Amino acid sequence: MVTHMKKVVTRFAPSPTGFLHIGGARTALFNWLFTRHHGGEFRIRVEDTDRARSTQDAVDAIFDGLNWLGLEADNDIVFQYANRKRHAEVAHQLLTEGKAYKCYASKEELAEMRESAKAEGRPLGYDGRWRDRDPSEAPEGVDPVIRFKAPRNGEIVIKDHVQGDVTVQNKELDDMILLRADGTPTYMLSVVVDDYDMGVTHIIRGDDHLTNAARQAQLINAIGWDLPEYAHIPLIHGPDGAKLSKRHGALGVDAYRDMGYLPEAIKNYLLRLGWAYGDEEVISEEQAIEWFDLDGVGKSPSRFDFTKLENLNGIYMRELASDANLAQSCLPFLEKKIGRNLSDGENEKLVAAMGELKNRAKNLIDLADSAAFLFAKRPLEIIPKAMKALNGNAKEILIKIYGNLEDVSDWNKDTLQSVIENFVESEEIGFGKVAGPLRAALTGSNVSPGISEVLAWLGKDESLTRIKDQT
RNA sequence: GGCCCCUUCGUCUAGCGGUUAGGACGCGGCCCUUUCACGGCUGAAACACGGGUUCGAGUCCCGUAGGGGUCACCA
Repeated sequence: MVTHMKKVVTRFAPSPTGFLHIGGARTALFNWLFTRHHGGEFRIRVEDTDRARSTQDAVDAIFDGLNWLGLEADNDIVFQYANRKRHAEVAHQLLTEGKAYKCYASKEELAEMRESAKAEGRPLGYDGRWRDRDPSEAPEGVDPVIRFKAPRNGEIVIKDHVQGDVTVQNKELDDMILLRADGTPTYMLSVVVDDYDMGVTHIIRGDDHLTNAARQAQLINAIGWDLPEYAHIPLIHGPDGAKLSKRHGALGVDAYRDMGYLPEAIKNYLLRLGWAYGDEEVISEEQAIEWFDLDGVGKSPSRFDFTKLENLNGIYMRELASDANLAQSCLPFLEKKIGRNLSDGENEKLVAAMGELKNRAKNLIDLADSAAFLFAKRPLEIIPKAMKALNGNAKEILIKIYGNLEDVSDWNKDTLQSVIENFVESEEIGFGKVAGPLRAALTGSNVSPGISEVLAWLGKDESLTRIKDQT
């Protein structure tokens, strides 16, 4: 939909009042993908004009999340508060041009206006009582705010790349505050000025900003600048259809990292939430960049589905990550679980086991759990479900197979497999009769990869002692 | 409450006037099998409702219902 030759510039503009939540991450991703697709520039602007609510911790958390997802800015980060003088200049310019005015309405008056507007079924908001009043009527000792003299008649049309043409009657919008009584700029002003100064061509943001777009467009028209392109993407809802809250998915991306999800999987999941390219589900970054555009974005809000994210994460783990990388990603979780660091040799063992282990895990925590037996201390703790396998004549079987295993000199998966198969045959029992007890003795669990793999990874000495522990 | 937006399987979605309404997750069954997974095959499952327009509507228009967003000296 880009018809001009101007280089595409987008921005992600979080306010540092909390962590980077999943909706913000998706907005950032869409902006990033859009610029990559069009060979443009992705910028980040921290909207920190609210000094009381902005924190350095939040700034750190947001960048931490963005970096983890691989969504870095192409240019300097802009901190909005630093531009406050410039914003105020624009407001004062508007004031001298008669496009803005000083307003002395008190908090009480404002509250009254809202109440009576509500009672009369009119849009809530400021009634413009200082719009044309003579400055000589100003009350003593009251610092005024500067309000924008918004058009009262006609309408404003936002040509949105996602929502289509959205028409808002000007009379629905009140005269918004540009500068607070203390002279600091508000969001509406700052956004407009910064977007212009940063050369932003495309504003891609959540559709909670849709009505803001109308106000901002009025302002931009009054100043005389060109309107940017808009794309307001639908919000992400929780599983119950209500706004995403902390109860379901509105966690910081760091929480997803802690839950053992891969950033690639999260990006893929987020991409497909509200955007589609035919029947494609698993989409690499290269493909995403090639395919992504605004016309693929849906207009309706979508619900966050952990199960699907989990499935996608599983696919990324077993099909798209190398065993070495996977082992590395898994390492912090594993070391936390076993309470110590792995040696180089153990690390090699972990990498070797990845190929089998990853088929059984949907996240890094599961993966670490399933690998823990490799590095567990003897005697193993046997989980209740595995105890069953040690009942009956299991001990006798373990003693017998111990003897056969003891004689194996070439300790590898294939020979071990045939040793067990021969044993099963000569004893005239099912494979499970020996695999079950062995699994319990070797892993402490009733679930594991194939028993010959387990034996091979553990090595001869460790395997034999673990078996002995149970006889 | 005013205004704006949305509505295809439970969920994410494909569809852009003519389809047996497709895919994915999840769910059921079967196969594979030493457990659990993975994998393969297969099944159930949707056009919110009501009017139009049209030879023909999931696709276009208008209502209704439901859902969401927004109305700060927050962003």
